[in-house]
Amino acid sequence: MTDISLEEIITVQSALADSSRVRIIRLLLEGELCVCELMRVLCEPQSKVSRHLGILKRAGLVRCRREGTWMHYQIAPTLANPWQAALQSLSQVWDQSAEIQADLVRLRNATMQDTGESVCWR
Amino acid sequence: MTDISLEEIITVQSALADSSRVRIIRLLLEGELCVCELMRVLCEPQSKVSRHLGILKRAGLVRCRREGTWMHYQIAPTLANPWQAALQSLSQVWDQSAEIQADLVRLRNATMQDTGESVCWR
DNA sequence: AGAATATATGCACGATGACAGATATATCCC
DNA sequence: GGGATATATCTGTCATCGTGCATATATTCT
Repeated sequence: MTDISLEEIITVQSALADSSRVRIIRLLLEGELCVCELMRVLCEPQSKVSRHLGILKRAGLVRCRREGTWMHYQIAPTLANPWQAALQSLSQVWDQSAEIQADLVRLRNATMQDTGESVCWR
Repeated sequence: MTDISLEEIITVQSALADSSRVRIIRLLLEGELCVCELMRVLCEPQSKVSRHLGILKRAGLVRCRREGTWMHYQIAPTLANPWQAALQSLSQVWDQSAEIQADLVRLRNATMQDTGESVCWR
């Protein structure tokens, strides 16, 4: 019953205390994405996206899978149930923000039928 | 529908990215408490408790009420519904930690019938 | 007014965190 | 092997954060 340390909890919650990382997690709740897709939707430079993904991974929130040169990220399927539920609850809050909604729109446009340069690029 | 800024969200989630503040929030989920009660249950010095309460207050998570020299804190009743739900979900995670459970035990001992020095003191 | 209690805040310092830009690593294709 | 693409990491810099200690503020009581 008492199997998680407060320190681990804070590691996860610190990972959720940054806007780039919240945006990433929210997008990954829609499904698996690779780094370059995240870059395009977030309109953020590669090193920034990759670094934040590393933090999320070390916190145990996401896992990655290599496919050729692409690295695909998803919400960790092994994530404990209470955390999954907490992410769902938090996403109810996040979805009330215009920035998050804009990301979701860009994501849908980008995945609809890859219209080339339909999403911003940096 | 899109009425919260991502910045506000991060302010709240940053407030939840510290162990002292998570412990405080968890205790306040049990009901209103004053600073000296928190000090005793957390076994933390006054300035530390007070400073963290200030951060939680500025984030909008708690509100306070003066009663004589005592300052009583509680989870902000005006807190938006999605946040209330998120706190409930998160507390499901928190409660799996031994540190949080120990706090809850000290809280119940302290409020049972004020047995004087039953809780630690620093 | 003065003493005692409860709480908040200013200051200094060490630790951590986010960032841009450059560079390193990994994979694929020729 | 070499070139191209995708991703990760290193480096230095600047800002923010958590903390202890001292001090300030607020309230009550005498």
